[in-house]
Parts: sequence; structure tokens; C-alpha cells
Amino acid sequence: MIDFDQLDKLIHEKSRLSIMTLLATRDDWAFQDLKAELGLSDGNLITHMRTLVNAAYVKETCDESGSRPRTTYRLTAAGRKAFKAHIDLLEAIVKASRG
Amino acid sequence: MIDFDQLDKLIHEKSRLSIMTLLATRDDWAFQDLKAELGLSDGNLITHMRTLVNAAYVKETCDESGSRPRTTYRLTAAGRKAFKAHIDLLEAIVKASRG
DNA sequence: GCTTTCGCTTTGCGGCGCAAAGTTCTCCGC
DNA sequence: GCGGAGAACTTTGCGCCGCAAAGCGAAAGC
Repeated sequence: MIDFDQLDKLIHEKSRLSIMTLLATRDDWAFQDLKAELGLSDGNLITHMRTLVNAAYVKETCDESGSRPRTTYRLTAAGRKAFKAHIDLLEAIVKASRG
Repeated sequence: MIDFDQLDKLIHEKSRLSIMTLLATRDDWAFQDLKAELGLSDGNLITHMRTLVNAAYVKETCDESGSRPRTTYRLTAAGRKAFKAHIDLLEAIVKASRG
């Protein structure tokens, strides 16, 4: 049946699943926008972002041109691929649990 | 958009999601069958089952009539309801990430 | 210029997943 | 019938990780 081991732990975790879902819907997300949208604390969000950046699922860009720094994130190709695979698995789980 | 907070942490956790998915597909599952199907260690499985039983998502029945004990599990009404809600949310995430 | 606010970052704690060791049986060989 | 193997859980301990509270440096207001 379904191979649950293939659920990527990095992505599956609730907060990161929500982050990845947002990143999949729009190209660029600023730190502040993610924070506001998800209602996460600063420290919580940044640790998750660092985890995703370290996994090379997300690319971080810091724009210093404005008066205040503005850090933005976007999915890498690997991140998009891993997320798609994860979503496919979730879909399989949904179907299996209704069959 | 999607309220990720409603993802039930008890269910969302990878191993327990797999357990709940199995429990949703067939009424009764013996401890040994779950273990074999999921490839979890004894200790790992029992702690998850205890968590689910404590949450009243799963009912435990110990059949002592045979020579060896045989513990079986099945979803409670609350467990089935919570799992369905979780699956609905996962489905929404799948759809959102493809829109 | 001194304080407040913004935008992250670091630190500490508590909780939990996981496997290895332990326990209590039953069965089998002798 | 007794000792050891093995089944079926159970307990314990370690290590990681999510989370929020505190920290920190730069810009903005007064």
C-alpha cells in the first residue's frame, strides 16, 4: 500500500508544510508576510526557514537596498520537486482512506 | 486560506497518520499486524497506540481467550471523525498547492 | 541623541519519537 | 517437570526539535 516512510519529515512537520504550501502558491515571500500569514512567532519561523534553506529546498535572498532589510524566500527546483512528491503522497493517503 | 492550526498534531505525526490510515481501512487491527504492516518497532508502536487510546481516538481490546494474548485496536467514533476532518484538510492542502 | 520600533537571531526549555533493554508469560525439547 | 527459547507487549533513556522569550543591531521618530 502506501509507503509512509517516503513522507519527507522536513516537509511534513505542520508549520513547514504550511510554509511550503504558501511558497508553492506564489514565487516570492517576505519574512514578514509569511509571519503575518501563518501567525508564527519570529523565532519559530526563522528556525523553520533555516531548516528549509539548509535542506536546499528554499533560497533566501536579503535585499538591503531599502532603508530596512527585507529577506525573501522562494522554492528551489529541488524544493518544488520534493514538495510535489509530498503532495502526491498526501493525495494517495486521502484516496486510500476513502476507498 | 487554509487554517493549518486545525491540523491535529496527534494525527498529523507521520507514524500515527499511517496508523490511523490503516485503522480507517479495516475495522480491527491486531498489534502484530500493525507492526508488520508499518515496520515499526514494538516500543515505538505501543507508545503511539497509547497516545491514540489516551486521546480516545482508538479503543484497545485485549483478547485473552487464546493461548497468547492478542491486542486489537479499532477507531472510536471520535477517532473516525477527527481523522476525517484531518483528511479533509489534507485534501484542501493538496488542492491549494495545485491551484 | 535618546528612545522606540523594526527585523531578524540566539538561547533554553519542554515534549516527543525512537530503539534498546526489560518483563511476563507460553511453548518445546529432554 | 524443568530450563531455555521465543512471543507479546512494556518501560526506560537518549537525543532531537518545535516553540517562545529574551537579545541585538540598525533605522526612525521626537
